[in-house]
Amino acid sequence: MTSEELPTRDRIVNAASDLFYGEGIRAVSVDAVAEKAGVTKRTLYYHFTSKDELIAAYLRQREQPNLARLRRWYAEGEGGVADKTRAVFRNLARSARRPSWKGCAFLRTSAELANMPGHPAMKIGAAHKKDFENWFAATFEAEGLADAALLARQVVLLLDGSFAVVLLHRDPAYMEAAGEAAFALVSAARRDGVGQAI
Amino acid sequence: MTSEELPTRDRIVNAASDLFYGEGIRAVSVDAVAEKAGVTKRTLYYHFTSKDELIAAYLRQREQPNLARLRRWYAEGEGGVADKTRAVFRNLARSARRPSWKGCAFLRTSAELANMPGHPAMKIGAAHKKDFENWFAATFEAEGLADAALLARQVVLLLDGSFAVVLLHRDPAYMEAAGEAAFALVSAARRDGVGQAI
DNA sequence: TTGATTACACTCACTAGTCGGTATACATAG
DNA sequence: CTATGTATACCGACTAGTGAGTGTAATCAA
Repeated sequence: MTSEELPTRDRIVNAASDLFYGEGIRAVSVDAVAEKAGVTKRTLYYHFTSKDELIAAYLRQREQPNLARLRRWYAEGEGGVADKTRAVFRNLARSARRPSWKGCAFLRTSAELANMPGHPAMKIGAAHKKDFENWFAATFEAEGLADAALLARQVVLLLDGSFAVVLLHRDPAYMEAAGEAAFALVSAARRDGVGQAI
Repeated sequence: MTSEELPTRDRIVNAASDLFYGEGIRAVSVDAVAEKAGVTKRTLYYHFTSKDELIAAYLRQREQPNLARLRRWYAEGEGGVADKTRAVFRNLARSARRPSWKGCAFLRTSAELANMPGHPAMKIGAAHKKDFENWFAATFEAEGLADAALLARQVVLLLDGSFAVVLLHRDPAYMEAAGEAAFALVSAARRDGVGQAI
């Protein structure tokens, strides 16, 4: 097997990740995760004390790759801040075209667990979105944009709006529209910002 | 009882609405809905052939009130198009402060049913969001704004982004930020629009 | 010997959906 | 004005299966 050399715990988290993201958290049983991981349920419960803990591990595993991808998409964008910001949305649209795309794991989990505000998964999700926002804020700040913090929030709102809307309509064109909005907002801040033209 | 005079079917849908919205669709059993409605499960299955049909009825019931509220909030807003658009977000922020607020029923349902793209509830949700978008597009069009259709999409993206983000952070301030973004976008379109100043 | 794993039987609560039957109302036929 | 038919609305009890999580004894590798 290709992943036989991975630690058992990681194999379990990978299996959980595939299933939770693909089917939804409540739709997937612990038995199904154990089977997909090629492990008995007893072993799963050796590594995780509950399904809730497994859910938390699933989200934690996605934090860093998600952030890294954001940074890469931004860095690879051609042009100024506004163009680079728009590039993030365009890359997102491209990735949303894959049939296996099912929106944002954090947002979907928070929608499923909306009745448990104190759930560990909610805290992880909130912290992750804050990381996104903070990263944009720092980036905009470094570029000398006016109202960097507010602007970061608005970009994140457009990002998460894209996730939600495209999940419903299955039409990544909404991400392009969000990208144009982000472009316009960042461009406007650039005009008002420190020592910029017009 | 206060709602004893309501038809049984309506009482069931009301109970389903409370529970599905409050707890999530998969988290709520048909038994729980029947009990809350003060009806046996057999009676529930007399009126609805499946849980899926009940879910669809739950969403359909929310369509018209949701749209009416949007129109009212917009109409009650003071000032021009941009101000009125921003007023929608401000009203949304106010309503999101209620503890029972759990985001957008349509978005949360679509997140739970992301693995069933053909589910009736998904179609209802998509159609409802389209109605929102179309209403904004027609309104912006009537005001002679440039790119009314694109602008409507962007406002809807900000709206749905607000739902998603505030559900996670429990901080309605994000809706104010989204409102400012919408205000800026609409104002810019106004500047570029038919015969507007500057 | 100790930490990791398996096999598997088990609990107990819950789940969507069904079977057969009942109460009422309002017909129409004798 | 009965008697029978028919349709709507409703219910208690049930099935067959799934849910998370546990108990226990045995195995395997370092």
